[in-house]
Amino acid sequence: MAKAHKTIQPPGLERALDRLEHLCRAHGQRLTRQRRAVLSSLLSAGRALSAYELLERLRPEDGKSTPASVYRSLDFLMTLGVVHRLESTRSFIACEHPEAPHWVQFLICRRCGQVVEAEDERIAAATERLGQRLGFALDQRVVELTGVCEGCRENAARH
Amino acid sequence: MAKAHKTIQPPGLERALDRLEHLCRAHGQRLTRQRRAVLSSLLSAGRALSAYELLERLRPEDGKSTPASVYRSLDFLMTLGVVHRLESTRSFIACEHPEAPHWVQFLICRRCGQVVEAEDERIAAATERLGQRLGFALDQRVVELTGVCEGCRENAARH
DNA sequence: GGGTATTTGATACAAAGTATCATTAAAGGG
DNA sequence: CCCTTTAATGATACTTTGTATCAAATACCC
Repeated sequence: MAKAHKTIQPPGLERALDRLEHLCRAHGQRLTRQRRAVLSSLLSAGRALSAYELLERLRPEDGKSTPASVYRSLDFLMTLGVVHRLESTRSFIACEHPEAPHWVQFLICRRCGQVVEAEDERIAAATERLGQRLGFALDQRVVELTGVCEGCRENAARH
Repeated sequence: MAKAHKTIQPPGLERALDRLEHLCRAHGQRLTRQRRAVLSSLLSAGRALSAYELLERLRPEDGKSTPASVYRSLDFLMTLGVVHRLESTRSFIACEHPEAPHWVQFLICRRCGQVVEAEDERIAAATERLGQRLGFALDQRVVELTGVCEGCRENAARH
C-alpha cells in the first residue's frame, strides 16, 4: 500500500489561502489569481514540486502560465515565507509553519521524496553562533538533511 | 585595497595534487589529467566556481573539455571528498579540510563571494540528533549560511 | 466604475546538467 | 617498454532550470 501523502484538502487549504490574503494586506502587496493558484497547487500536491512540475499542474486551470510567471509567483510567496525552496533538489514546497517566521531545516527522504520541515532550536542557535564566531551577519540559512526515512527503511528491510 | 584571495600556489597546490594521487590509489581509482586539472583549477581559483566557469578556465590548457566531462570530474572529486558543491550558489569549491572526512558547513558572503568552510561540532551533533528524532538515517547534510562577512561590513560602514 | 501602478503574458534566451556511444588513455602485468 | 583491459573522455545533442524585456492586462484604492 502506497504511503499516504499529506495532501492538504479544504478546509486546510481554505485556511492557508485566507492567511495568504491577510499577509498580502499586511505587507501592502497584491494577491493575484496566479499567486493564489501557485500556493494552492503546492499545498494540494503535499510534496515538493519543481517549478516546471508546478507549471504542468497550473496549465489545466490556467493555460497561459509561463515559466517566468511561475518563478515570479514563487519568489513572491517565498518573500512572504509561505513557500520555501529546497536548494538540494531544486524544488519548492509550501511552508508548514507559516505562523512562525523562524529558521527552518528540512529532512528529505531520498527514497520516497518526503520532506519534513523542522524548527530545531539547537541547530538555529548553533548556526547563529558559528556565524558570529566567523564574523558573518547571516541572513539566510540553508539546512537540508538528506537520508532515508523510517518508513522507507522498514520497507527495504522486508525486501 | 582589495581583499587578498587565498589562492593556493605551489607548493600548497603540489601537496594537494599529491594527496589526490594517494587518495586515488587508496580507492583503486584512476587519476586522469582532467581530474588533476579540475582540482588544480579550483584550488588556484581560490573561490567557488560554477561548472561553466571552471570549463572556461580549463579550455586554454585543454580545448576539448566539455560540460559533461567537467561534471564527471567534479562528481568524482566530490566522492573523494576533495571538492564540495555549494547548492545555494550552484558552484563548486576545493575542500579545505581534506584530511578530515567530516560533515562541514559553509559560510558564504553575498557581497564578495568569499566562502568559509567550517566544521562545527555543535551543528554536526544537532543535525544528527534531529535526524534521529525524526527517524531519518542521514547520509548528506547541506548547511550553507549566507550573509555578509566582516570585511564587507566594514567596507560598507565607511561608505 | 475609473485611474494607476503592479503583475502578467509572450517571446526569446541564458545557464545548468545529462544521455549516448565511439574513441582514447590510465594502470598493471609481462 | 609495450600490450591489454577497463575505465574515462570527446563529441554531439538534448533536457531541465531560470531570466530579460516590453507590451497588455488586472488588482487595488478612491
